Amino acid sequence: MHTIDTLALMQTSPRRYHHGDLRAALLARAEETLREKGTAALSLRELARDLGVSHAAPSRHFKDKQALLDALALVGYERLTRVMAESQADAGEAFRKRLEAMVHAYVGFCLDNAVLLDLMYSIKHDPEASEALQEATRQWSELIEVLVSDGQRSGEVREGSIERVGVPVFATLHGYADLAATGMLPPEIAEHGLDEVIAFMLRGCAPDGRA
Amino acid sequence: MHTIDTLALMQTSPRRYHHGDLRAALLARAEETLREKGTAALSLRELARDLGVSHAAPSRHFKDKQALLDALALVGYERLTRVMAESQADAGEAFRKRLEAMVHAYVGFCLDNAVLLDLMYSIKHDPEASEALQEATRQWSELIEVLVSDGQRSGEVREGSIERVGVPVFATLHGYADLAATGMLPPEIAEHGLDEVIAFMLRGCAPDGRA
DNA sequence: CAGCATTGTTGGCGGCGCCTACATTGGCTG
DNA sequence: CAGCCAATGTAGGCGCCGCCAACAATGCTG
Repeated sequence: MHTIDTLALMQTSPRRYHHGDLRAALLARAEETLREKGTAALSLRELARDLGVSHAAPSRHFKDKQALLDALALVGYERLTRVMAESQADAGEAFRKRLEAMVHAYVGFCLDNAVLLDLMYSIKHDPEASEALQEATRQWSELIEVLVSDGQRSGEVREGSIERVGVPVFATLHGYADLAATGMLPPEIAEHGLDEVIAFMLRGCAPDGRA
Repeated sequence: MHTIDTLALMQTSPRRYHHGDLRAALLARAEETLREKGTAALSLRELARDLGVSHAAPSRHFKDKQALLDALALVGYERLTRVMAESQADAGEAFRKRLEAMVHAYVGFCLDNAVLLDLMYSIKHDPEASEALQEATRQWSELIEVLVSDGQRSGEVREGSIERVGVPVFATLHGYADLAATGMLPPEIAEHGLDEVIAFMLRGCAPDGRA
């Protein structure tokens, strides 16, 4: 992953024929634009102008606009997976704590990356999605599966297949994050309501007689 | 709402200078295109060609493309509210039955109108959304509030404010519908998993000691 | 250092959204 | 019922866009 260094280099060296790392620069600038003005307003030509290259230069790195959006979605999945994995790393053992950590990580990511998330979700179910993208989504869904099945092993979560137990949990998590990210839930309620949502999920997946 | 009659008329009368009901025809055709090729592929000029009018004719009815999308979203909200209201009309009294009916109605709508739903959600939180649109979303969220507070009155749902009880329920509902609609949940799992999700929600909002 | 794949440039094509000026229509009013 | 006017549709043009093909600079590799 190329980062600050690359960007600084780009800006200080005014005009080489070859840019250095145009691909990374395109992705970085595209994400900025996405945040500022939304997906619809993203234009390859404008991107090229911003970076001081010709209007056809981006095509050397992304065969068309969709390819750039796919690459952005992939970045998003990698970032999301990292954030969620980190949340589990230092959350202890208790299912409740781990669930809390994951919910906060996921909701936080969705709030910080709302537009990117749109991209990620609108692309993933395409059957011809790239291999890397499929792998990224797999790694990520696996984190939830591990959380749930660990909870089952320790008796904190009711028995049942992942489809039966994990799906409702993830649906709740995803639904809440989406409501918050799209602004359907006013921000002040969204922040305050997280604990209640976690309690709701815990009741929903607790073993019988242990509500 | 103008419907089949209008459309038939449009097709049989080949070329009047005035179309008759271009606005309704635009909305109808736009929704078709949306279903077939997605939001990004919707073009006012193509729409006009399809309907046999000049490329600038649509501007008489929608000041710009966004206005047409807004109108489509409004149609979507009206349709969703109707479907959900109908589900409550003949669902009996029991909270469980009413919740089941509403979940099926909502998920069914999302599966049938996935693209429209995208529009609806991407527009609603715009602070300058039209009055009609705001009213439409209000009517619809009210249906959920009524369901929950009725359940509280009859003792089937735990006490607490709508934010505390209704939001988790709605988040689960919405999340599941979204996962199913975007294809993240394979269709066969999506169909089969509904009952489990409903049970999850019932556990989540049951009064204490009544899981 | 010669050759070649990579990367960037220039120019052009058709389509788009939106604007302005103009044409036709049908309903309202005197 | 005549004439006028607002509503509706048309014609053309502007500047953007994505994509393509032909050409130019670069730097890696034998």
